[in-house]
Amino acid sequence: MRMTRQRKVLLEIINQAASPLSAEEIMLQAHQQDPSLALSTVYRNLEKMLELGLCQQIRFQDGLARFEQAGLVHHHHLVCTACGRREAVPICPLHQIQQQLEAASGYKITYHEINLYGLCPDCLKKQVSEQTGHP
Amino acid sequence: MRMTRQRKVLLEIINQAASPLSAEEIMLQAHQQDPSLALSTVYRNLEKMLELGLCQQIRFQDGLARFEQAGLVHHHHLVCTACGRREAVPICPLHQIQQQLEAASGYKITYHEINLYGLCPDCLKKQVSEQTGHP
DNA sequence: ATACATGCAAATTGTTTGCGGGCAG
DNA sequence: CTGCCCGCAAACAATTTGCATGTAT
Repeated sequence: MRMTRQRKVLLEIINQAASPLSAEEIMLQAHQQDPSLALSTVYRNLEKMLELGLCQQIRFQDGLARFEQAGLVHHHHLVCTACGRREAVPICPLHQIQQQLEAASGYKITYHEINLYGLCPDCLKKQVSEQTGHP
Repeated sequence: MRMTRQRKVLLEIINQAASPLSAEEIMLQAHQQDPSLALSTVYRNLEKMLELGLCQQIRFQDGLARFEQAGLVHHHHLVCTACGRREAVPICPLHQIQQQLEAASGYKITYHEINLYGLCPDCLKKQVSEQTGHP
């Protein structure tokens, strides 16, 4: 892969990110370093980076494509349904039962994703204080 | 919810379906009974049915919104990456560890989804025979 | 009768593509 | 130099919305 200015910026953003980013979020961050970078460049490079295994694509319930660094420890995602905060969960309960699943279904399973949705600690606190009236 | 002709058709399609259907797939099926039914009607009613808890929305890696009957036994999905076949898996390894996850993350988890991807028995067979040359 | 649903067409949103010029190797 | 890459604009695809009309209650 040819190392263009734009690609360096994109790779850095993805590798620094604490959670998966959408194409638009990536472009906005990139604009701080290179305001002329086009959204189509973001998409084209994300596609290439997916092919090369440099990043991974995820979709939560909103259907937006989000991208994160590849090569991290196997993990899943926790999404706050109130504020949208997303974070990684390093726990996976599937490995232990994957063989059972394959045996039961006849499939050869190559990949899986687990998304958990709920309220993050902050939004949970807010919700409680709204109900009680004690902030 | 007012029981219109179109809604009866839509509900029946969703309740009969063996796997989650996209809006377009639902419309195509519906056209066999009511060729004038509009795609926007499908979307508007799916939205309403989601609010009322009459159906659930799912997204696999292609990002398309798919819909399935609500009120089924808790389950997850297995998707063949070759032919697109989708089926339900009645096994869930999360219930046992959900409390651990909540304790570790501080989230209140309200919902989760697990999608498994791989080759279905048929496509697995085809792939093997292609390699060996023995059909 | 009235409020809510529908069909149609147009608008939005996220993503992809075609093209002429630009830059990394 | 040369082929891949970029920015821009236009094309697409999925979904949403506005509006005039139709229909379940």
